[in-house]
Amino acid sequence: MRLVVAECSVDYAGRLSAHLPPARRVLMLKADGSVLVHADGGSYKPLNWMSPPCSLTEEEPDEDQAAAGVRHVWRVRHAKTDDQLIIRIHDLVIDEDVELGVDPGLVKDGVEADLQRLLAEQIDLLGDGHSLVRREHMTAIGPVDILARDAGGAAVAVEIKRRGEIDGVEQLTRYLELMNRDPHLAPVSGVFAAQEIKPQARTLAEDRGIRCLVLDYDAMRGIEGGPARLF
Amino acid sequence: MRLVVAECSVDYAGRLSAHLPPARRVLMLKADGSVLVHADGGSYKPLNWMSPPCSLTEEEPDEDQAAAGVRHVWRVRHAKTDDQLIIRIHDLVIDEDVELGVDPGLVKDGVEADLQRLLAEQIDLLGDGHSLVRREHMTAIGPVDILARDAGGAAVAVEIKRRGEIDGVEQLTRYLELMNRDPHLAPVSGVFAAQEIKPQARTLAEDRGIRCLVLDYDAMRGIEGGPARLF
DNA sequence: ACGTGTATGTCGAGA
DNA sequence: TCTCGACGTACACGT
Repeated sequence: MRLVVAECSVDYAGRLSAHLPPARRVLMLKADGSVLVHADGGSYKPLNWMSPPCSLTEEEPDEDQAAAGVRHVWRVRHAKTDDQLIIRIHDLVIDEDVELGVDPGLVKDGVEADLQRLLAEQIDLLGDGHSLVRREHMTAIGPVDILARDAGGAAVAVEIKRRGEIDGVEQLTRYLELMNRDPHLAPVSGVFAAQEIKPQARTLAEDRGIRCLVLDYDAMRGIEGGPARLF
Repeated sequence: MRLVVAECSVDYAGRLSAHLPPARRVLMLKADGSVLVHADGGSYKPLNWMSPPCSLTEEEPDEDQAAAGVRHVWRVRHAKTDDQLIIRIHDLVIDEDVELGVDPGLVKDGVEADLQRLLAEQIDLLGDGHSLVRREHMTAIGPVDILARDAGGAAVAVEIKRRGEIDGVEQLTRYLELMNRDPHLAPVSGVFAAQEIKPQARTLAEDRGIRCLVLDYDAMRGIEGGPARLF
């Protein structure tokens, strides 16, 4: 990786056009050709960037640019989409090459898959007498997270999200419409389960007769007796 | 900003838990306290990070850590959510402080707002004899991008996207359902307008009687006589 | 390669 | 402050 601090201006042309006026910024040029332009604020998103696959070429500044103090022009071209990033360097403050090697990568825990597994194991959170039919029940338009039966034996389709928003309700609605056309399954009721359910999503769900269920991940995990937190 | 290259391991605990095994990585410590951990690949997203507002504190490594070669322990705490990032430094390769100043910021052009403005100005792209009623027509569940009337005076609701996907069709469908219940407006027909419409979205839209309209941004802009591209 | 669903999404606008 | 929708979303996964 090449780490650069420079006075520079940047132009992007691709799905939109964007321009950065001259200022001092940090440039990261990664081994795969990708480039990140960072300022001293914002969060992890760069001000501007080019994602791989792409390639960087150095050009000579033309007369106008040279007169305006441009020392180097870097053109980064996306290999497939023709998106371009042009970086005009006025002043190089730091320019370091660093050898990083291949990263062993991130290990994650605690996403939707866990919620689904835990709810399948603790299926009575849906209500007394519920039983699991299966996880990832396939339908023509995709898999329903959990298919269960209630105490009376009626089918229950469960859509699980970490955060329940309006999209998830739409998704579950499509599944329910389809499943209710299947005489072997109908009538199918819906449960929208999430760690947190946004008011608009709850309103829409309940308006459509879909039950909302807020999941307490820590409690579900505690019951299961999972590994302790790292710190 | 502080730019660091270091052998380090990283742990995150917050909405999920995540761990990075020891390796050489680039750390960006921004002025607002936020931290980014980058490897030499991936795209602009860091392997791990903490977004502002947050604060960094340095701790002494305990005996076990010191024995394992840990020289420094940095703890980054989110001010509101208690998310934590712990960085254990085994080896500092580069450690530079850089003064960047406030960035003048990004200037954008060519997003959905432009499409909406241009279509409102060139409303006959919807068909001969169409007239604009208003942009951002409010309904109970949100604003419709454009409300127009066709040659016969019937209401037309337009949803505009840069890229037309299934979500946009669902959104327009909700608006149409609602608006068609209003006797002052009904019958309202729908137009789904985008620079590019995905086949599945087109199929769903047409199945629901919604017309699809592909917008040529460059042509619309050309007619308007906007500024030339930067390069 | 394309479509779908998730994300520690991030970011900006509006209430 | 919170909520919602857009994003150059990116990313993993299944077909």
